[in-house]
Amino acid sequence: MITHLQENFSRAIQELKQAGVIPNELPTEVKFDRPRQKSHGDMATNVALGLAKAAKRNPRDLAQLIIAALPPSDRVEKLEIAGPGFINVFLKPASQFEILKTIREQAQYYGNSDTGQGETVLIEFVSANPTGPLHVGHGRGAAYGDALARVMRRAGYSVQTEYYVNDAGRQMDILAVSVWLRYLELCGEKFEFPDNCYKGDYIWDIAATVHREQGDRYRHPAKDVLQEASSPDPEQSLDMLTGTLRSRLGTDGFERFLRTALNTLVDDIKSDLSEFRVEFDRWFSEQSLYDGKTVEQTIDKLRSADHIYKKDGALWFRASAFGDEKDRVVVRENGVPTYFASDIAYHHDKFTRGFHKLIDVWGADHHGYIVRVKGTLEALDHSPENFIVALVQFATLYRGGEKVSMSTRSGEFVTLRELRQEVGTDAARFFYAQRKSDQHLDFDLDLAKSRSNDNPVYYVQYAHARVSSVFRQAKERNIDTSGLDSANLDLLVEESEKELARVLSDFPETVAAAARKLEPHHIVYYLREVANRLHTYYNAHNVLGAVKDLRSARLCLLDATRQVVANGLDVLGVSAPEKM
RNA sequence: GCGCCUGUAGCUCAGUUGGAUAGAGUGUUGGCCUCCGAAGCCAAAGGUCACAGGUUCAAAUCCUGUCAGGCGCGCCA
Repeated sequence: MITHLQENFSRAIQELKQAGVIPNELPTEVKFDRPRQKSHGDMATNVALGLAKAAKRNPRDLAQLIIAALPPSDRVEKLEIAGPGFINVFLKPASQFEILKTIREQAQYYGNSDTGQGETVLIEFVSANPTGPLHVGHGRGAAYGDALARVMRRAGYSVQTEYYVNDAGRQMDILAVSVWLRYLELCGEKFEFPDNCYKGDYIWDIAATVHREQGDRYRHPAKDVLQEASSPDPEQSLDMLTGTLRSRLGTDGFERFLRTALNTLVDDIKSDLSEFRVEFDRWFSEQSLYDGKTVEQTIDKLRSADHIYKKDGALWFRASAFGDEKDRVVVRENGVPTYFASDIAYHHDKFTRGFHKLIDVWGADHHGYIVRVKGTLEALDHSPENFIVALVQFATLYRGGEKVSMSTRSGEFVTLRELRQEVGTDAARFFYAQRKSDQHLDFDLDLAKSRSNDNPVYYVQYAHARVSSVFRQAKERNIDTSGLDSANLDLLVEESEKELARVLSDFPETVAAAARKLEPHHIVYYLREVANRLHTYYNAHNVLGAVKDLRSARLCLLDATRQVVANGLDVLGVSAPEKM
């Protein structure tokens, strides 16, 4: 409908250009929006206001000329010039319900469009270090990233999703050491567990696995071990502990602890996300960038282009040449690459795989890192504007009106799994999706798990269940619902029917806009409106009790509504129940 | 100190990238089931869009400044 109007208005403007009324260099695109007030018609445009100055005419006169130049349309009832020069369009009733047939034809594909024109996009999200279970902060990133992928796919982008597994570097060493120390405790060694090791209970579980399979094979006197690695600097002593682990157990022993921990944790994260209805196309290993020499080659490439230099024994990237505050270390004095090094290689690799656009979903606390990475991409001759970072703020949980305190360091955080178990996947995903991702989110646990009318998740799901129920009722009453395609939609004359159909016709546009802006939260607000229109209508008018032809038309409307609600919930990864 | 983000109804937040009388949920008040699902609907009340300037036919939206809050400024990730 909108495109129909846009085409007609563009033609009118073309014509006025040829007539010399409007200068040629001005755009011919016409934007329509939905007026808040019914008296302003079904659609409205401000083109005349925008072009008036350049055309040296007053807006209302120009609007008049545009209307006069408009090709005839059988869908338009009348046109009005209003206010300072808006053109309000009133549509013929019949054309407003055409959409119902389209929806029922396209079914689960209704809302899809070719806005993205097949552009290849790689969305990387969550990517939490495999050093422990996911917490509620990661949950938000997961909900956002997945909804973004879904909405962009519907909008015609060619999307792939990826989880970057940080399975290399010092964090992994610390993980292996942590498991080994817990293992020693299981063997009966007594000592004080270091503060800077991972202390979560899951470390015990992993240690127990090794102990069960290998017995005391890797046992060494704790006293000797800790003495070997004693240093006034706890961080340094941790690194020394890594050295001890390697030298005493050999590469095989070290690998056993590391692999067991890594596999256990990655598997745990995978199943956690899967139960959260988040699936990735690929799990990308950081270590593979080292094994395949990608890190080395990428750094060499930067070095040969003089973007990297040596200072104080370390290798530095000239980030300041790309707008960063200072240059950044890529390889440490001790020869160990920083996280930044593999990140450069990773993003370079993403572009060389052929993706046109990269979207990274990061925690908002990493925003200082963006300029740096963008800089390396520019240095590697990629377009930095095709690298987009979507920042996700952390969520604060509330229970009983009180903030739930969380601290990653002490291991006292609420895990995503706990959240799912407490409120359920539907509520969790819906609540996460409700807010713009770069805004703080107050997550009210009591509200999310309440099975009451306060809960916004149920409000939308209820609309779906309610319509489903009508069709169940129809079946019980032996009402034939197979011929709805030929229903006479002219019988739909109620204002609330018109409004419901109109909202339904907005869905593709809403999806496209959400995808363009990387803001899936618009779907939540849209669904609330659809649900509200449905409930309002349903409350005021009887469907199954109406006479046959009217009943068919109304069932057609309800079925289309159900479809749109289901499609919208699908974008958010929330189920559309037939019964509640 | 510098950089990024935010300030909209009592509370939690939307606001289609500059449009017409700023919206929703929740809370408060009052109505609506003899009838397809009341987990619903309707109505009322609630606002100096932080503040002050500027840009123009038009500003919650854009530019400048002030105030307030959050985050970041490692050879951590």
